[in-house]
Amino acid sequence: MAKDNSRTTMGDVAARAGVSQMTVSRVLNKSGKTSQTVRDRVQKAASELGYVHNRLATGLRMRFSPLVAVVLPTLGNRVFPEVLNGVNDALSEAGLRAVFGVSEYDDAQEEALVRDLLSWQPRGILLPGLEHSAATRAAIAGAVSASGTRVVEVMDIDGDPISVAVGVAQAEAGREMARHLLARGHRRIAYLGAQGDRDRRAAKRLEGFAEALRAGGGRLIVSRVSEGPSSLAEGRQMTADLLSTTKPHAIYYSNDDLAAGGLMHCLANGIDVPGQVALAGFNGLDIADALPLRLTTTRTPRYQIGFQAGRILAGDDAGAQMASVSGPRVIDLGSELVAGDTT
Amino acid sequence: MAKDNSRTTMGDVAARAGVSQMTVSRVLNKSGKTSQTVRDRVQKAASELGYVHNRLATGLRMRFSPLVAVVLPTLGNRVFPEVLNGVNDALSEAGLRAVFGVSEYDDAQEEALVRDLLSWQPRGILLPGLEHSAATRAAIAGAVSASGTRVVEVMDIDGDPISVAVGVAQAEAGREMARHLLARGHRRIAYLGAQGDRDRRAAKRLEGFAEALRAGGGRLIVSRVSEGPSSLAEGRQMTADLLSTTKPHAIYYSNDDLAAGGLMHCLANGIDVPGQVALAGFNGLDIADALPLRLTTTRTPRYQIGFQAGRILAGDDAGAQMASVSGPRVIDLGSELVAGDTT
DNA sequence: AGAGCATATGTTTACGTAAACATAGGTCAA
DNA sequence: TTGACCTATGTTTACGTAAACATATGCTCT
Repeated sequence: MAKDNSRTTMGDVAARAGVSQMTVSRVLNKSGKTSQTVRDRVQKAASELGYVHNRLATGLRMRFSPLVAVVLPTLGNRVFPEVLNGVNDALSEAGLRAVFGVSEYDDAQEEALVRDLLSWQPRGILLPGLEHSAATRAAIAGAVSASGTRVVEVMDIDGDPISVAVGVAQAEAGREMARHLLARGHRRIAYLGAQGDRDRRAAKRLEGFAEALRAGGGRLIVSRVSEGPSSLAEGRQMTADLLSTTKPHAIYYSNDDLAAGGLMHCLANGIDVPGQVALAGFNGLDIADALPLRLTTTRTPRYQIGFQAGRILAGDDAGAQMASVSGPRVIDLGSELVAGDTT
Repeated sequence: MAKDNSRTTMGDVAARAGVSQMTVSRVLNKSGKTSQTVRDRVQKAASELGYVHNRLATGLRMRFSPLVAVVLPTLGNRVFPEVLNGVNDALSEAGLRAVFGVSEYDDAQEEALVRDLLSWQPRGILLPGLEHSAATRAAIAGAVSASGTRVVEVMDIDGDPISVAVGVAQAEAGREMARHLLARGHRRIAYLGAQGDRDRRAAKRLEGFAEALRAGGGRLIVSRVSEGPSSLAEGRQMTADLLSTTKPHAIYYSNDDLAAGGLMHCLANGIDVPGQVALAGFNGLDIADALPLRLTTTRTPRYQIGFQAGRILAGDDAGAQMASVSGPRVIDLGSELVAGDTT
């Protein structure tokens, strides 16, 4: 069992093994030269005492902790747990850990969060999107110049990254979907989104979408964005409201949750899809494929975005080297329009 | 901007403000007495230098870090991000942060993960479920006796917690669903699950379910559990396979993802639900409510479980006091059977 | 056999912070 | 006027680790 009260240190292990603390450090970190005899004795003493490495001390002694800061806009959307999963897998491979926080799509909260996370002296920080307040940028710039903190921005590549951006082209995804809907003969189109004007990536998609729509002779007849988070229920409700007053040829949703909710409304109310109204989402969640009608959507490599970002943050990625040498860098992981049964 | 190269410390701030490092500490932590003059000078110097508090040093100096370890079985299931969200909110209120890891429903991985997370000297650790390997228990016991680490196990309350368990009664939820299906006249019932035999909570539900089913004159005619993670697609596939050879009156799924997938199969293939086959899930995900037919399921308070666990781990919860005084303690947050349109 | 050197281990120190203890200067009562 | 007592600040130290430097032991080569 463990010691009476205070935690077991390398010193305790050293005493029991009859060596110096430094030798214990060498054995446990497999650094430097140690003899087999000493190694065995130290290992034995360590396990007998239930020694637990203290990473706080290591992190303090070394120039940075094996922590990476991860800022997420929300956990309420399937997308970000998937990104987080990718990040976590990449970090785990490198023996690092994530400390994360949620900004709720709010710049002020993001700012406070970034400051807080930086106090853990993370080796790197991951941020959603390319838009951040001046104060956030300043805080990050400070960490970068003081400790060489790595910075990766994920999801969006439409803009200037602080250092490296990993994601997909948002406006182009919107344009692509507009062209698809036009090709299917839809002209009068409605847009439904969520998170107010705080979801900048959705805004960029809409911008590209509207532009290509006009260019192709279509028209965005309505655009409604709810304030709250997106969900199936919200999508269903918004769709019901919309269709009660308007008859668009198609509805473009800011994501698959909303779109799937819209499809549910149509299925439950005998509205023919895509005959009476076509539906298109974004993200390519697995729900899009499992619905009675396969949802037309844009598939994004969320896990891969997280994983790649994690690799760069961990520093064992060639891309990271290049980034530091050649300045801001963009990694486009590509999205793919999946034409389903709903358009 | 920040200093040339090494990070700014309290000493640097102190030098610029013309006071001692300790005074800076007192001002920034609002501890001890300081004069308004000095406070202002220190604040000014700190912000001019872009000083960032070093929590690694604080954590080392104090007896534990403001970190809490969180073990999740997976991020691939809606349920756990929701729990994590609750934990994170509770911890944020208390100025704490979560370091998390994913065990993939695997005891050996959980063990390694727990060891790793404990090296951050967390104030507390959160674990999924009540079943853990002997080595995991030993590692935790060591941390508890050495540093008074708090331990909270979540989701399940059917068993003996290490210290505090926050969750719902799994077996009883299974029994309740069996009674519901029997009351609706279903007798020959199939069970479909995922994650092999590693999801212990699902196993407990099935046990209670089977028991109450027998007691009420029903019969569990098939029980199939896939090895991989649960998903809509998997549920759809498993349901298709099952119905191609068997005609149960009802299918009980280990969770709503699978159940929703099953419902999709039925909707897409014109199978009358619940006429030809009834479907029931577990968790009460929002998808259950948004489908064309509302899915019968058992609603669980996932965010609340996380939040409550977070409060206890943060230590600002009366329940935590009681727990330490009166030994193991169980907090039942209650589940609720929601009869939908599918049974 | 002695110089030279590799190998294994020990000693000192610093990382940044905050508790514990120390002290200068002022206030106030008798 | 003196000393007892605050109040605001400074000094020392320890938290647990690992880099840098120091040393002892034995081995190789001529």
